[in-house]
Amino acid sequence: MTKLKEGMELSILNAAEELFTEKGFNGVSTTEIALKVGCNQALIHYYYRTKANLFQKVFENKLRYLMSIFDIREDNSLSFEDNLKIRIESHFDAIAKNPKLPMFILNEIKNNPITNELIRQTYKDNIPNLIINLEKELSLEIKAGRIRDISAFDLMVNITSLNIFPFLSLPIIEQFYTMDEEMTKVMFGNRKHEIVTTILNSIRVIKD
Amino acid sequence: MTKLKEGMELSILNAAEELFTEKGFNGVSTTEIALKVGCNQALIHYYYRTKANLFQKVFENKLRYLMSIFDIREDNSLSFEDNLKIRIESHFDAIAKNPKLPMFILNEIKNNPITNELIRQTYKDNIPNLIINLEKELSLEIKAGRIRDISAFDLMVNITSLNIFPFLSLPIIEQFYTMDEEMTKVMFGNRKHEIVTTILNSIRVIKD
DNA sequence: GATTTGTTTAATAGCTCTATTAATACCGTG
DNA sequence: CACGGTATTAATAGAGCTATTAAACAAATC
Repeated sequence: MTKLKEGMELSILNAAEELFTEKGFNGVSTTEIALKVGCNQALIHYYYRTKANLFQKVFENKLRYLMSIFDIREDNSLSFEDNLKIRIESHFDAIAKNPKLPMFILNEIKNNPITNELIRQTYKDNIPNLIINLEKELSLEIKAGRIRDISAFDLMVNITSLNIFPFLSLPIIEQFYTMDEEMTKVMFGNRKHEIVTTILNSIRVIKD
Repeated sequence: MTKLKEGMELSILNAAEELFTEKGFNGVSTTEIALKVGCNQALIHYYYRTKANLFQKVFENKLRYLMSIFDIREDNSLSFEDNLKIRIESHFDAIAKNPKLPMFILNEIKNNPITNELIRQTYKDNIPNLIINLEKELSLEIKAGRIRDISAFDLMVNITSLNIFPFLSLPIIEQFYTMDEEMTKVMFGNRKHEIVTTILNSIRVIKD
């Protein structure tokens, strides 16, 4: 498991990233990280001084990645619906590729409110802008009678809820439905499509 | 903070419940529990022998409560839609009353897979029955052309996702949207209604 | 009131964890 | 090769945690 001498600092960061995202800050000891890297425990401190310091570096990386997920450029040649579909799907794909990420972030925010400042800085402008833009698009569509009245906030919360929560609750879902891993895959194979259908349907104009 | 002598055992359980749900198993020490109760640390062990033992009692209680949330009797005089609406709303209310519960359960399941057996036992029949019943109702509605084709699994996942995830992500939402507590309340005031609309709309028959 | 039983406390053993320090191994350069 | 800096290790201090034990205290019983 030992890496090139050159890469020791990075090896430690990578091992820490894997372990921290899996078990959280309190669930991992510097000894465990050292064991995974295949080096002496003191070396962790040599490169990163404190465990908290190392953790923060990992957390920042994850947070940056999380932000990049929302960063999707718009295709003006497409309809609002088609654009929305693309956004939902790429968000879903990004989460599916990192299923442990949401739990990690939510957890550490809860346990360590100090990270809040970090979040505020990382997301400073991007998310508000995203919301403002979505709000504009929505109001156009609503005025044109193409979708029902809904706020950008609610739509965003709906999408992120549907995309993320199933991954968070996977362990409990498997127990509820007494599914094995194979069955889970089959069930989940259809989720992305189902979510798109649900969202697009849910914003249709209601005709009684 | 000291309770009646009689109630010491229960006082410990209550304090433990509060602390464990807040910070998880690893985040709480027996010393901290004792401090909250206002008793000696050894007393925790006198009544519950081990920390893990005490935790398990707390976890079982929470799990039982969580199960009871899904346990809603059907009103046969109402339409499928109206029944569904009631089920969504009462599920939402139950979560809203215990906003920290979902995080606690998901977390401890992840950290401590031993709890899986406990879950399987607690949910043994209830959830599968619930799913089977829902499946039956759905297929009737679908055949009658009153709703679009959707599986009980997907519908359940949609509802739980929309109801639970916003509470999980509250801390991060507040950062994203730079909201204060007051604003959060306003935003959330409408959520329950929005979720019902979203779900009922999402299962409508699609007419192109 | 002495004795027994149950409750609570103080003290501490034993463990694990973080962080530091001093010593050692490694490697390039003069 | 010798020197000097960098990387790595072994050893350990110091703190916190769980669990145990023995002693102190309270209450009930005879």
